Amino acid sequence: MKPSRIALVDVNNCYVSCERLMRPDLERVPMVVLSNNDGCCVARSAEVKALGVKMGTPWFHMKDLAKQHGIRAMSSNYALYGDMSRRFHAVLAQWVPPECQEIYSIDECFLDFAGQDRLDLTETGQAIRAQVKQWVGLPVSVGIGSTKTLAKFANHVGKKQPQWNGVCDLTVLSIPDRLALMDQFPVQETWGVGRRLAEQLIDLGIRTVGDLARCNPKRMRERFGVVMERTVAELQGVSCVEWQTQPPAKQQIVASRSFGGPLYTLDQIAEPVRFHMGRAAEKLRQQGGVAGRVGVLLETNRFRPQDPQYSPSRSISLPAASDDTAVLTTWAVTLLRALFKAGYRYVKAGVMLDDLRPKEMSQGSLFDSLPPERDHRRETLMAVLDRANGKWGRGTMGVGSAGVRDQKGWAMNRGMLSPCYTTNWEELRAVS
DNA sequence: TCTGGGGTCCTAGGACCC
DNA sequence: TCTGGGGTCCTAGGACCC
Repeated sequence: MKPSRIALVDVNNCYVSCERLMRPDLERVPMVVLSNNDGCCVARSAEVKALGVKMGTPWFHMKDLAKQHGIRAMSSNYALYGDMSRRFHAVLAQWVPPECQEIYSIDECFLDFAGQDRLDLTETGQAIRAQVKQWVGLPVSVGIGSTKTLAKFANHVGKKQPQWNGVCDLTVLSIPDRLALMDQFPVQETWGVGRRLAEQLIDLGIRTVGDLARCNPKRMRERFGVVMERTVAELQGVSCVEWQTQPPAKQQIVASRSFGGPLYTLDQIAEPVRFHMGRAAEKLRQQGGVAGRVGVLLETNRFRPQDPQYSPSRSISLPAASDDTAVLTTWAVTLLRALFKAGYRYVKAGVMLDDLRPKEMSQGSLFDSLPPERDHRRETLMAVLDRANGKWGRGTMGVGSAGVRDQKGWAMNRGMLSPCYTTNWEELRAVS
């Protein structure tokens, strides 16, 4: 059997690159894109990375640095990034048959070149870079390896070491050369090795990606479990991570968000909880599912140790699985009442839907008064709700007070939002 | 004053059953 | 005083990812 060749293509500094696409004047300006609520940096331009700013740095921590270096910050504009992502994946779809493309995330895509043995993948990688740049306008890097974990590593190498010019193909290297390259990178660069595992590995003297690749997978399983065994095997070229052409149906839906500012009362918090359940239930209906379990969570500010801390969560199995916003919201508010305690400074609330299953398979409760055929009037109502919110924006229609009143006190801060250039006619880029 | 949000998988431990 | 063993299911928590 021929060894497989898998490419990982990803967009460099994705959100920053998307913003610059519409604002060429920001091309060399050091800039970051902020998380929801303008909280912390989730994307950094090369200039900002060079200043040593880490992923996840709170924006208010780097205000001085920003002033000093003229760092520009933008709120995240997911409508824009989602649209650009769709175009990026569409271009890549031209390079392999559909079953050989795996859309891994908003800015990453695996391509399986199995069966295209005569292709020089370094050349192909360069052609892909040029095409995405020309057709979509985004800069990408390409890594090629015989497993997904190796492709991920190769991609990282292609980005970090300029001599690769954005494309690194590990499959053309000898094993000693490959290990030597791996020895140049800290073990934490391995896909699946985070901060915690890295600490433990370093304690054992496993410091580089190469060190990890030389380990015995079975032995690593005894110490760290099956995930680590697979990671080591993948680094050795033994494929262990499944290929997923179709995104699997979600097993859990979460909708949560920090408030614009702290909230103190049950009534105040009930509003965002209803709103979040509106969003969660909409996602649930989009995947044609019903939820058998509803959960609610609350959080105080863990970064303020001087505050009394209380971050409870609770969930409950429903008597009958449902996709009905009103039903799910009633349960969520019931849970919220059970959870809420006065005297805390709450900064975040969220809802969870679990035990998801396809609607066709759902069974009514034994004690349900409704006949087994579904309640079509409720379904029509939910469809109207989804259409209205899809057309006029989230929060147009909701259950109870969700989205009806203005979102005073809990709406997100997005003070530096760019226009929705590509998804809203009102906000098209003007060229003068 | 201001620190994201949405996911997955695995494991350990308790409840429960025979 | 001495109090089984094994399987399954569920849940919470920890680790990771983008």
